[in-house]
Amino acid sequence: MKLTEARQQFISSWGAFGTHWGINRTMAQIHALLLVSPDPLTQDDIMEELNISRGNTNMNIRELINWGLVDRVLITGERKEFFSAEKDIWKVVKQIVKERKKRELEPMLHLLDRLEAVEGDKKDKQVKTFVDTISSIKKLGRQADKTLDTMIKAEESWFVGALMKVFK
Amino acid sequence: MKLTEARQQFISSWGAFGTHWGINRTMAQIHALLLVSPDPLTQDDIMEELNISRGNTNMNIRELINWGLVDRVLITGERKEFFSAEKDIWKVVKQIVKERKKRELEPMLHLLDRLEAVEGDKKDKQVKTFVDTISSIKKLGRQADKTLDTMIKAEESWFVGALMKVFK
DNA sequence: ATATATTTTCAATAATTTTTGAAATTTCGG
DNA sequence: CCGAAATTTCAAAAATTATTGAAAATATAT
Repeated sequence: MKLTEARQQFISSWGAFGTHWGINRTMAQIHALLLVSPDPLTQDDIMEELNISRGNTNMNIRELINWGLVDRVLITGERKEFFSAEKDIWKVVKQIVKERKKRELEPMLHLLDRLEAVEGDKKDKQVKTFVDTISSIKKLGRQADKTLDTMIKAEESWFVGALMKVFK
Repeated sequence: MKLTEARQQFISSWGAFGTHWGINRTMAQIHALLLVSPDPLTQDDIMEELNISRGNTNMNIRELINWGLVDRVLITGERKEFFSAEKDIWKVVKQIVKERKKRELEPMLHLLDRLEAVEGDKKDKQVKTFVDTISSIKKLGRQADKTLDTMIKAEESWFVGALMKVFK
């Protein structure tokens, strides 16, 4: 397979992959493109390569910057802004985990705290099932939260090293 | 907070939560409803409670069954089918991980295998960056795959037990 | 076997999300 | 400060995804 074709396949699959994880196609594609680009790119480079409009490109680059996955890069002598993606995939994963934890897991845990305090007789089957469900989700959620904190602080070896030894 | 309100909030938040993870709102809501229902429900119960059409209800129940999160339950003396959700949240999480691994992670790893074999001179900066990116994603992906296998086999204590001791 | 209840399908419609592109704003060299 | 280049915004349009509802298929009781 030729490089051009391989790059295209990667970008397009990364985009499709993203849509299964609540990330929009274009954002994932821009990320993929920057991942396989040795040097920083401008907005125009990205527009041209992915065939998308200026507005779309701009919005999604900004979103990637918000997620901490892409950086603005200043190149001396150039007026335009350049963008580059973090290439260390373990850092990328940690950054995504960190953001999703903050944006989704933590708010969900706060909601569950409030819901667990529902009024009503625990002998009522409806109430009991509700409270039990909420508590068990909360319990697992808190465990996940702690585990992810550990992961965020860990080295890449977390995945392959100590953990495996514990179980096998 | 009253039970009715708390249930509604849970169902609606679970639905919103789902949309951030590539799961459609209704499917997540049906799942939430079944999680907090002490007894199995019929399609009609679900339609009424969530105010959704018969077709929509049917499709999403079937999808939940495909994911292994909901079971058909036969109740003697009843003509209609009843549905109930697995209440053990750890089992639910493991089931979701198992399915997503199969549906998404594994196909992605196969794609990366093919892409890594791109033609071209490794001294070319473009080729080098591409191959390096693909290999490092693949490496991490394989580690994740193994770790998730371990998790799928593990008891709930996996999260809170041995793992924590390794790092703290 | 027939009638009736129940489930499933799927084309049409609705809702939501994404994308465009042109106008407004900002940046920066001279 | 001026003017051109670059960036950002956002209402309208397009694309995608979800939902409806009625018809078809299936299952069950009598």
